[in-house]
This record gives sequence, C-alpha cells and structure tokens, in this order.
Amino acid sequence: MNQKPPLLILTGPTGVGKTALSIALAKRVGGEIISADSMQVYRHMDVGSAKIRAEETDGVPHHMIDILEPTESFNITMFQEYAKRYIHEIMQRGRLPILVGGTGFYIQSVLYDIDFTKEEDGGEYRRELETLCAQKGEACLHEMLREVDPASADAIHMHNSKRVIRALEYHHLTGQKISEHNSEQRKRDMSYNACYFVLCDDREALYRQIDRRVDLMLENGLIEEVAALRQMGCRRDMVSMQGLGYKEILDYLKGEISLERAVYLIKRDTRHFAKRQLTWFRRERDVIWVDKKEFDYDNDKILAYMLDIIGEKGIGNNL
RNA sequence: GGAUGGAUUCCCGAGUGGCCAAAGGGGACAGACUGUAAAUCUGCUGCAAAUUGCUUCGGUGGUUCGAAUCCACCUCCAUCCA
Repeated sequence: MNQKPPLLILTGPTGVGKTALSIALAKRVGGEIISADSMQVYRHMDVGSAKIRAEETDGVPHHMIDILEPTESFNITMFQEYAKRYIHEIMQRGRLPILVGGTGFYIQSVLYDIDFTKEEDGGEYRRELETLCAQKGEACLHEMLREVDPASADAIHMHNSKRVIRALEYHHLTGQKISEHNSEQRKRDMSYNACYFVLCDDREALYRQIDRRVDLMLENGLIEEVAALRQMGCRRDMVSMQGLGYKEILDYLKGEISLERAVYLIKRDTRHFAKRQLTWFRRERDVIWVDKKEFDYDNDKILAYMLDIIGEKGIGNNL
C-alpha cells in the first residue's frame, strides 16, 4: 500500500513533443497539467517559450503558466512552492497532477521534495561577493570557499563563479556547508507515487526538429514579441531574458548582431540545451525512458505503454 | 597560354627543417549541476595492444640523420595578364 500522493511526470528535451502527448495523457487519466518550465511562467513570452495556446489545451487545465511579469524574477524555490500547492489543489479536486516540462532541476525539486532552507536575505552578501569576484578574480573566491567548505571547493570548478558564490552564500547564511546539504538531499526518495517519463528521440531527429521549430518561431513573430518586451523595459540581465531566443533577438534588436547570426545562435544553443537536458535525465534515478522510435512515432502507442505502467503502479487508484 | 597566391586533422585557421598528432576558434561528443537551471561550468575530439607504437598536413618523387615546413613535376582552386 503506497501512501504517497500520486504524480505523473512527462519530460524530455526541448522539441520532442511533450505538449501534444501531455494533452492526450491528461485526458485519459483525468489529469491537470503543471508546467515545469522556467520560461512559460512569464506572461507575454509565448512564441519563444513555445507556450501552449489556449485552443490547444483541449480543455485540460494548465497551471504555472503566465503567473509572472517578465520583469519579475523566478527561481526554483518559488517553483517548488507553487508546484506543491497546485498538486495539493488538483488532488483535492479528485484529479491527477501531471508535471510537464523540460526543466529537470524543477522536477527534481518537487519529486524529491528537496529542502531549500528559507533564507532571509536581500542578496547583499551575494552582491558583495560579485563585486569581490570582479575585483579580485574568481580564484580569490574559490580560495575563500576552500577555507569554509573544502569539499565544495573540490567539486565546483573555479571558473563556475555562480556556483562558487552560491556555496559561499549558503555558508554565510546558514553556517553550514552546502556540500553536506547536497549529499543529504541526494539520498532522498521520491515523495510521490510517481511515474517519471522521459520522452526521447534520435539525436538527429531532435536537432532537425529544433531547427524547424526556431524557423517557425520567427515566422510566428518572435522578433515582434521580443521588441514588445523591450518596450516593456525588459533587459538582458533579467531572468526572463536569459531564455533561449530572447537574449539573441534582444542583441539583434540592439544592433549588436545580425539576424542571421541570432538565428544561428538560437538554433545552436537550443541544441546544446537539449543535450544538457538529456545529460540531466540520464543521471536521474527513477526515470522511465520512452523512445519515440520504438513506438513508430505513434502517440497512441506511446500512450498505451505509459498507461500500462501507470496502471501497474496503481497511480491514481486512490483518488 | 602566362604571372602570382593557395591546398593543414569534421569546419575555419596557425604553423615555413627537429621542442608537431600539429596553436587557436567553431562544431560534434561526453559530463557536472540542489535559490538565476532556456542559466552556469568542465572534459574530450587521427588510430591503436595507448607513459608506447602507427598513419596524417592535395598527389608522386627527391634533398636531409630528420620535412606539414626545402626542391621537382603533377592535380585542383583563387586573382591578375593575354
């Protein structure tokens, strides 16, 4: 008897076709979708984030989409908090929560209920470290880290100043070593009775699809979308503007690069991103790989397979 | 037909007698990741029985103890003159 709450997860690299499959899945199991995507949380960012359109949802409720203005910042703790709340609400309605999206880190934070200790901080120490880094160099920060948390210093490359800074900040704020915290968190079991599906495809097919999708975004008005965001005051250093397609077009609009170059970069960096996603999922423990090729690229066959597994695990039986 | 410049490892591109399996960049591939994650960072990239051996720098032949680097001829490309 599994007392854990039920959860379905559908993920995979960008462009594999999660969205279409997720609708079919949700309809079959009576589910509602929670988007696990770091960009679709933002309003006015539709084309570039490949956000599902209202008419495509086919009546399936979607959560975590359009909850913030692009000028606001978002992070994993917020995601986790919202997601847990949505999951709870969906279950209250007697429906099955389905986490759909490509941000593996976000999925992990929910599935294993990673502990992000509340930190009361306005980010002053972080800014301090950032200036220090700019003035004295990353080696200096890395040395500081070595003094308070040698294990982290070994694990984090000196050049990765973002993570060096976070490790220092963590120590400063909590008095503990982030390396110890991390290794504890890594041991956690799933907090849900979950099926963690990763949809995948041949690398070449995936890359082709990515290229095609970028071209389509351009046809669908990506440039206009970014121009409007720029009008709204969105700048390159905002979290939302770190999204693929946004930062490059922003550079193009500023006249820093040609459109051709921007498009090339979007395609290339999206491929790199897809690769990183795959690396992430390979490392995850409880993943169920679903290779589209093995199902002749037929969503009905994929769905049948997924439903079998869901049935075996008895997910949703106790709703 | 003549003159000149060029042909380098997947691509661009450096190297002009030994320290060269060949700088650097790109791409590809692999990996890390626990409060910015569509971010940030790392590794690797001729072959192998792999602290060594073998085959590479348009082709063939030559000079030399030793050539991607020098010489001869050939092939192709670029520009210029006819």
